[in-house]
Amino acid sequence: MTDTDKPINFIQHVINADLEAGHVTKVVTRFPPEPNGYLHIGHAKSICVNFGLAAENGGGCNLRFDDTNPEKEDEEYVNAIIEDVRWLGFEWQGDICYASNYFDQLYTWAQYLISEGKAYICELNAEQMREYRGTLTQVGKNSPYRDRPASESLDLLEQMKLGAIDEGTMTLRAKIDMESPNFNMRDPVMYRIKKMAHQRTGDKWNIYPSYDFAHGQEDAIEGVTHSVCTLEFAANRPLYEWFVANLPLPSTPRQYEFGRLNLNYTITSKRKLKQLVDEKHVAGWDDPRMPTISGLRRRGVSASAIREFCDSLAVAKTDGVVDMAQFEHFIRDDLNNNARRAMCVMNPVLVTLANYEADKSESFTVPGHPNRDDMGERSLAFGRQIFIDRNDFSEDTTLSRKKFKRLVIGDYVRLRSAYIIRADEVIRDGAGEIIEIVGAIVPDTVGKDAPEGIKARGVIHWVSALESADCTVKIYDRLFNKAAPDAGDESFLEHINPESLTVISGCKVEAGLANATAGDHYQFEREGYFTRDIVTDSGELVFNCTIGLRDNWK
RNA sequence: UGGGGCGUGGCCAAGUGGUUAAGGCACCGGGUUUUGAUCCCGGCACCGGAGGUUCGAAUCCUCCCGCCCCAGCCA
Repeated sequence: MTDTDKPINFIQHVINADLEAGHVTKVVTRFPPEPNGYLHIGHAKSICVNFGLAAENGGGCNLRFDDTNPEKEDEEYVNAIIEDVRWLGFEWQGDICYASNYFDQLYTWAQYLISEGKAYICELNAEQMREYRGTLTQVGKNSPYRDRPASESLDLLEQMKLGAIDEGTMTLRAKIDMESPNFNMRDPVMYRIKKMAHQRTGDKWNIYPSYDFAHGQEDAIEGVTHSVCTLEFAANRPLYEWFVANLPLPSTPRQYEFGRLNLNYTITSKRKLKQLVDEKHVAGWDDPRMPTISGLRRRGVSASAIREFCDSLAVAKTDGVVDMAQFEHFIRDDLNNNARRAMCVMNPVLVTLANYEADKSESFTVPGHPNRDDMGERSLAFGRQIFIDRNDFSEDTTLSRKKFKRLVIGDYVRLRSAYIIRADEVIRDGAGEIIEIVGAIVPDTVGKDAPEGIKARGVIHWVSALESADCTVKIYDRLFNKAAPDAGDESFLEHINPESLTVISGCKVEAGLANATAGDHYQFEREGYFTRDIVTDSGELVFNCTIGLRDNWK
């Protein structure tokens, strides 16, 4: 993959200028998720941008958990996020960072701002604070507690910390400007009381810093030079800069915002994804239909496909909706190059080749991949009885060769990597259902062209009846049947596709895949890309369809 | 409505006064092919609108229109 002529984005332009001017010598970025859910495809873009910017400039990227709100956070999420970032192929600089590691420092800085007359303890409750904040057209008004003595605020803050004050009755606020046209500057809350244990600091704190009071300082402590986030934080930037300017920080980070990734036919809101899990609309965060990293992984999407897709996205300030087809292109492109080929008959019907001796069997050696010698070879068992897909057979002899390139009664078709065969008759059960096709091979056609006068209509896949493994295949369709499930008046739940999962049992896969490893990628020829699902206690052989092959015909 | 941000083909986008207006996805033709896949070739825009500045504008100015974000003690 060469990206030599890939245009450079606006953040790289800024970095280039900073490097040139000597403002920074080493570029440091960070990926700062709150551990309140699993990572999804939207985060993947952010991860690629942040780690990518650091790597391309010889710098480093931190993985930092923004765990400032114990109410929503959980260690399960921390572990899942670490696993996902690693799986995506990224390595962070140094140890994993946590906002909670800086709680003491943050507290000291809060005291500093109070003593500087730039912060105060406010006793307005949530509702009153909203009233005092003003509206889009009206400026806010000062809190009656705004000018209380610093010593009093200092004492009250200490009591809040110790747990002596009731939740919701007091907050620490920055004293900025209640008349600012930017709401974030109207004396924002720096600390709120939450008498709740934190997954990492335990019962030590009864107050927790807000995002705004924590983020820039976290960046500064870690020496982050370019704090890259998504567009919705643009309005927080002035506040970010205010804290950076008014606190004695060890470095001066700068914030830049780019457009987050939106994909059609899916949602990328942790809250809603969590709802899908909690309300059991899907089997879990790693359900193969989920746009989560873990879901995509279980679905069979490779990390490199996700990376290539993210790299194809622009880092810009427009907020568009990327077509799912673009993601699918990169999924297929990667799998086409890297997935071993195999054959799986999903809707099997028995074919008996009457002119093939009953006791005879052969083994054909075929490439693991059509143009990748490094993928070696595999062997296919062949015998008198094989399975082909019911959809690859028709009794309608009027079907044109162009329209139906498969097996038709009385006509020839090529078995992929094997003989050309002919269908002669069908055997039905009591209900009239075809249970067997009787035909014949055309001798000496393995690896050779058809003899004069015989023309195969096409090539179909097959599997030996004697030597094949039974398996179950799960086919997935989009989780939502509306391009923008989030838009409109109805809930996104109204647009869940009731047919997003199809389970097909009784499939026959070539014997070599009986012990496939979960996570290995295969192309089932003429069908699509598949991966073995997480192996359960029953050990059942289940393949998840990652994505079908393209088909433009008909 | 106050503030911030954005508008280039169906979608994502390069472009920073002089280009035949990159590229990818999608789509439409055609070729190769023991996967109706892959691969290969070809096709596919006057830049939200209206004025203006200029020899020359997607790029500069003015006005207008549209979309997104901000009124959590969420991040």
